[in-house]
Amino acid sequence: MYKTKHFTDSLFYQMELTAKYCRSLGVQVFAKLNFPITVDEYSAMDVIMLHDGICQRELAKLILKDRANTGRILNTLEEKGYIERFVDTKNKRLVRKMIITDEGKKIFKKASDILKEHLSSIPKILTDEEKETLKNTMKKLREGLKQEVEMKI
Amino acid sequence: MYKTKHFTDSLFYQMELTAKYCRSLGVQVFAKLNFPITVDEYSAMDVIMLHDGICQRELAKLILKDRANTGRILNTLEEKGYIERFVDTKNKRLVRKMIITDEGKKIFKKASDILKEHLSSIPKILTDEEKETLKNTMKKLREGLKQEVEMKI
DNA sequence: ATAATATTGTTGTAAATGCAACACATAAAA
DNA sequence: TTTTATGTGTTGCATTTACAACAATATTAT
Repeated sequence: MYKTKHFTDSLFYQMELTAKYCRSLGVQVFAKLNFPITVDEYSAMDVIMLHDGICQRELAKLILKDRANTGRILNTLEEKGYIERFVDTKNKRLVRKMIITDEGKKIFKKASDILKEHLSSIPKILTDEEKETLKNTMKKLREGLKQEVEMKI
Repeated sequence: MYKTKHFTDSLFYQMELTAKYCRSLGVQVFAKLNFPITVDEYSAMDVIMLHDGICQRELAKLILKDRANTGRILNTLEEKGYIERFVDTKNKRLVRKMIITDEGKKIFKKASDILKEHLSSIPKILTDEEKETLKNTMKKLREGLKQEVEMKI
């Protein structure tokens, strides 16, 4: 039929397949362990803690979700009492910033511990070296793709 | 704050970020070039051509979308006249199989040519060796994760 | 000063996705 | 034979997501 390389052999397509396994694993582990937060909420909290005084749009750019989506995730985190939002200024512009509440820190810590314990029970698939190489190459790919892809965030 | 490694540094999370760039690139290229099909429809056609006489559920397992989703993608491809579906048996069970129509092959070929030309204009981000290593490591990871993740397809 | 532009966040809406429930047919077990 | 389990596909629904439009404010240009 087609002598040329198939699209499904491409790096981009295989990246999508692999990411689906990773995402499914995350969702299933969070559900199985009865976490009070979703993977996305956990990731958002992780990024917020890593970047003190971050505003919503900066957070959106880091988690690669659009502003609407990011705002909604923060709404649920706020409703659950795990973050508090307040208005501040960045470059003389009004922005909404957020902090993790004590309750949020408690939940996050607990989730992290359970997660670590559970993940350690999963047999090692890649060597440390393979993992490092993989992460570095993906980072390089992301840096390059930033020039080509408009992310609209 | 947290001395331990952050979740956002993890392989799984970074895979998700990277896949988002890849997916956005694909969607944007398909839209920009005014293709009559989406990335998902194109991928599905590619897989169908690679696996002659494949049934819907087998296709679903390969593209990692659930049966409902896969059926809907095939509905739109059928409406557009790019595939034809027929009932057959597999292990004495009724299944729906599909073939690409002549019109479908024409569109696919045209899309492939335009795609190839367009992608060649994107500067090379990774070396061939990096790409091969990346694909191989991701494949190894997927094989390992298959044991851990229930995909419900 | 007024108008045009840009940044940040929210709301609305359509599309994509995942999952459970269902229908239907076959295989296996009682 | 009747019952139970399994495999395949569809429908319905709730969630997630992307994208456009909007509001509010600040910056820049005219």
